Amino acid sequence: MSHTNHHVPTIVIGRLPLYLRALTQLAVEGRRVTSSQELSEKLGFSSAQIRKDLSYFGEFGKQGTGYEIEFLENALREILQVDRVWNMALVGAGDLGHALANYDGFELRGFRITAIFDSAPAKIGAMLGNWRVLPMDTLRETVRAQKIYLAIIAVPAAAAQAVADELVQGGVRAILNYAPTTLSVPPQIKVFHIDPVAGLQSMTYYL
Amino acid sequence: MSHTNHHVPTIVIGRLPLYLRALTQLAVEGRRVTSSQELSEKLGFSSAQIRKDLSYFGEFGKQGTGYEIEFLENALREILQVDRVWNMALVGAGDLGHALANYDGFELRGFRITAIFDSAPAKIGAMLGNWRVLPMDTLRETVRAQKIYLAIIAVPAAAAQAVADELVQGGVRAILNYAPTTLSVPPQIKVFHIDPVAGLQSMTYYL
DNA sequence: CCATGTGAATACATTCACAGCA
DNA sequence: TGCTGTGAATGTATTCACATGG
Repeated sequence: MSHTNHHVPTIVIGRLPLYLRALTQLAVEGRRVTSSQELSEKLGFSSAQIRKDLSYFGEFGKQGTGYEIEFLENALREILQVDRVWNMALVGAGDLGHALANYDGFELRGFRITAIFDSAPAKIGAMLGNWRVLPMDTLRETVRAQKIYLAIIAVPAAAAQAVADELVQGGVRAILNYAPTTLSVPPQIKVFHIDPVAGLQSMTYYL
Repeated sequence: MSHTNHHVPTIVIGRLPLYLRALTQLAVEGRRVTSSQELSEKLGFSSAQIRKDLSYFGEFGKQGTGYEIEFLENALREILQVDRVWNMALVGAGDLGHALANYDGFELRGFRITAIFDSAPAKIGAMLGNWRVLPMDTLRETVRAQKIYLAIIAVPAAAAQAVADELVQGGVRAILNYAPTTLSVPPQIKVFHIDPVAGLQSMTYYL
């Protein structure tokens, strides 16, 4: 039975990449089969939750046996649409931008930076990895021309909203936001926010 | 009435830093008073949720008026224990480690890196910001001697678990983990995980 | 009036527990 | 037997809606 037309809670979607990550790790270790129990121990979710999450999308396991790792990996890649490589724009060529541009963990998991922008004259024209840093005022046209639908914002908080507006104008549909500020975007645009300090602050509460 | 002895859901704790961030932003803009309605629009949570979250800790607002920004800011800083500055160890002096060591957004929000470690002989002894990169085998003693309770892991996934084990041995009680792997730590140790690729993958699902 | 603080109602998420099948 | 997939039961979180008091 196909389940793919039911509405899937966003919280479930948020866990799928973690399942995928764990499966890839197991595959690299040469494993062929796993179980909801094993994934549970590796990830810290209950085995029932893992089974239920997967059941939104189909029946991937074999009773009495478990899940064939490579098969489930491929299924999750397809569900998450990372059975391809997405081009991304990176905005901000500071320290963080450098780290992101040099990060080799994107490619294997479905992503690739193919355009880098900054507003500082000193940085424009410099090479960052394989790419030349482009001026901000070419952003909108470039992402539109290159059909880039994903972008990373790695600029100071004060500049982030203007960058987001430009990205949206250029046709970008999802933004990974490293600036410590909430972005205001149209409802169809996805934003995933990374704020390490917020993470730290939610931990110091418990210390 | 004091509410601080009730159990507060972790999901609520996770939102407090975002409230604090928004309040600080308003304060910088020179604002003195705000409302759950205004914060709702800035942050994208419902106003009822914001009021309910805050009500776990006390009564901070004035009926008919709203919240005095500086007062609520200070209250949240105290609740989150960021009315002080926490020293942190940074493990990993690669590109990401550099970006973190140079990031000026920690200090104002309650954090400061005061010790940096790496295992690569080529990096040990080099200066990173104000600090000399120390060898991994001094980690445990150093964090213990300096009473460091927070650490950032910025090493490759394959090395992360061993680093976490050392940190825990040294007395670290909360870890900000940038390595794309789940860490196994004793239950009293807090871990906040940052995986940008997982964030991207949960967005491509919707594209 | 206006906006908070909060019980009650609703909506959502997780876990239980077991039928079903390799 | 062993482990999945899943309704039913439980547990959490969010929203509603209004009494309260500046």
